[in-house]
Amino acid sequence: MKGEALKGHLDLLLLAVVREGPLHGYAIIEELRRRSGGAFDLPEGTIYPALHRLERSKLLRSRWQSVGPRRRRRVYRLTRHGEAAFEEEKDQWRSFSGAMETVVA
Amino acid sequence: MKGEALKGHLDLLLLAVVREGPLHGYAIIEELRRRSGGAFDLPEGTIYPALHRLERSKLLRSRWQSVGPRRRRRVYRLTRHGEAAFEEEKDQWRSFSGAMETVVA
DNA sequence: TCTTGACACCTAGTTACACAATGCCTAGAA
DNA sequence: TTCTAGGCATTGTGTAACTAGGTGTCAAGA
Repeated sequence: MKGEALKGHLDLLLLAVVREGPLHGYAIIEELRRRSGGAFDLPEGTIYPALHRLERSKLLRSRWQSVGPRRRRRVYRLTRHGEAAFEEEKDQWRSFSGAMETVVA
Repeated sequence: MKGEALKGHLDLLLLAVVREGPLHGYAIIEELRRRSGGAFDLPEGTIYPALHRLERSKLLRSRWQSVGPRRRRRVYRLTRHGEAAFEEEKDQWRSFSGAMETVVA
């Protein structure tokens, strides 16, 4: 998958995945890879800042979950805002990709 | 249309439009607006640098055309390289948008 | 005549953002 | 013990679209 293709669409992907149920960062990466059939194989350096950004803008909420005695992970879930944003971004994606198709076709 | 949505896909749009026949910058903007039903209404500051970039990388070629006594426009046409790049970028777009759909759906 | 708006091109600076590189720590397997 | 994978994080960088200007031609109308 080419580098910059994602730009501006990563948030939608993250919202889509987290929407199915609370997940931590690492699991989000795996789920994204799985669901896309390997097309989206994103490095942590892409995911974590994006998750922080989404949390800052209240579309995601996180809490620490401990796993084992000392280990923690940050589990993200969608907020109500996030749910709405997902729907909206999905619509925007659809109209964008529709427009792309009419031009490219 | 949201800001960063285009990122990484502008080249494909430009190649697609110029491919139908030689066009100058201004006409490309109009054609893009027309073909997309208004969705892509791009400022000159986006188009011209992109055209220059595509010409530098040999996907487009340009020549000056005079229109009227003093007026000039730069007319772009696709090179063979550009034709190949178009096909390739189109494939990449299709697989990208397919992957997006499977994740978002 | 003067202005307005369409036509036509150009560029410097800013910003957003994905990504590469790297590091730290834990836990279980070899 | 050492290695590997899991898990989280930060920093720096490059790309590229956009903002905000600028130059100039030309026709129509006030």
